[in-house]
Amino acid sequence: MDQSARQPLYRQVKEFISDKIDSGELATGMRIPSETELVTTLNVSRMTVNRALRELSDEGRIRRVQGRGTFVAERKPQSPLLEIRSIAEEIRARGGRHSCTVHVLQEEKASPQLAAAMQLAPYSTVYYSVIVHKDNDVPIQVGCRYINPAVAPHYLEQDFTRCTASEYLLSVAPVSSIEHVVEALIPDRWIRDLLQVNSAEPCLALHRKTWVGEQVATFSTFYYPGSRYTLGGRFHPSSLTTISLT
Amino acid sequence: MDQSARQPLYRQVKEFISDKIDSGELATGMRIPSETELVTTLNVSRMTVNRALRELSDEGRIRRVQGRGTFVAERKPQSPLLEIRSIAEEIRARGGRHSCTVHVLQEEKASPQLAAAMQLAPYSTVYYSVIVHKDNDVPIQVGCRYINPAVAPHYLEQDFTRCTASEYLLSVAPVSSIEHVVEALIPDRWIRDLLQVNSAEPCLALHRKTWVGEQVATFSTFYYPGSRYTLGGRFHPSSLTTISLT
DNA sequence: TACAAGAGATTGTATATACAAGCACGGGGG
DNA sequence: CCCCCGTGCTTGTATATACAATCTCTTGTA
Repeated sequence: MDQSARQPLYRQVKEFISDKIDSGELATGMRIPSETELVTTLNVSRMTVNRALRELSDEGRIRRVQGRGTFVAERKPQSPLLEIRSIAEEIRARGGRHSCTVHVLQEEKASPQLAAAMQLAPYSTVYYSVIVHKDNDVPIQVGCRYINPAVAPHYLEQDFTRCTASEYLLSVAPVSSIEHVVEALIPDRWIRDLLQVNSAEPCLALHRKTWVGEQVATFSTFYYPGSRYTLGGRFHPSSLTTISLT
Repeated sequence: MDQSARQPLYRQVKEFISDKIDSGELATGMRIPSETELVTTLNVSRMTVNRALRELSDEGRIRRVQGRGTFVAERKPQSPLLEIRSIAEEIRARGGRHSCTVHVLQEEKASPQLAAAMQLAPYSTVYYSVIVHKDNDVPIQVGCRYINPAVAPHYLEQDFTRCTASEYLLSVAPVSSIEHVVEALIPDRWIRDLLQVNSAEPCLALHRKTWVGEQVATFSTFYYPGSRYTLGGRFHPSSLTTISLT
């Protein structure tokens, strides 16, 4: 590595690894040389290699496992299109009077489609709950959540009157990865009734899937009344490094 | 700082600063004690403080200026709900045959609403273009973009046959911040014709506003046919530190 | 007054070192 | 055969140190 270059060393190391992944020399799942090996081949200190690998890991290019090594991440570096936080938090931030009600809390057999999405055997048992959020008595969000019993065996026994379902899930198991998909649609009749929208009013549906390790922990869909709610936010320059414009 | 705690030291330092910002003790724009000061008060090494501050900076909570100091970031730590990359990139990643056509490229007077959104005087001159993306001849996205002439005075003279409008804008001015809002709606007739959807089919509309400094540079809306396209992606654990579940 | 040079403070990067924590594997004892 | 434990490798964290780069402010000089 060239100490006198314009680029900092840790960045050069990042590019060195990144290029090898892009070129296919390091294929998906393959093991990347250990930090100590990189230290000798690249002739930089371990802390520099460590920082480079840590940032690549943060960016999702590689996966690091303490005690085993560093590997090229399974998924190709696909663009994360959406990053979504708690809708309840957002509402509170806007100063609304927020309430939330649990309408269903039960056990169910997973349909083949749902089972496939959750990587379970068809007709496996899953937990199911429907939660409605309101802002000043105006429905804002209807959430339908399926939970893998293996991850949260005592989910149904919890008291969610204070709407701490997600905090509970977080406390039970650390989420390792998450998927968000947004679509526009006309929801089913009973969802429309809960949202108080008519059948001509398009709604946003946000599907969220969470993983704990390699296991799908939850599969949820959140519906938003198109006439009353949108999803969005403004970003800081630091976030922009990963954004390219269309 | 408690060396024997469950949390790593750099995380404790992050929380220490973060809490002070949340509580208001460190108000927006205020100067945060320098690294060396924090070293003595918290009794940790400078590298630890450095890592904590660097990560807080990456997360947009603080702003660091070499030679001057560290300051609480201007915008409050509002949740970025959405992070969206190039749709064209996404299509290419899926291996589709991608084409894009510019349908309109002209100068226009901004309506009062648009002018307000772009922080311009009513009926100011803006540049306007409509771009349609297709995947194997199936319309995927219709983009309507308004450009502030002060930012890109030669926008209309560019050759966008290869669909490098966004690259051009990026080359002209560095985007300092960006806003994304997603909603579900039934688009106008001419948009529906371009997207080849009927009037009963809900579509996704993604509104994007970009800033260059304190100036609004572009205001765009992208439409997606609900029946053929969704927005989404899967995330890595590192992103999850800023995500709370609903 | 205007401008240049320099000192001091602050953040950015790089290194060497050390220990902790987690995983894999093999050897020994039951 | 199975289980426990130790050994070695790997990543995670923490420290002390050093120098570079950048900004501010003061001081000196024309």
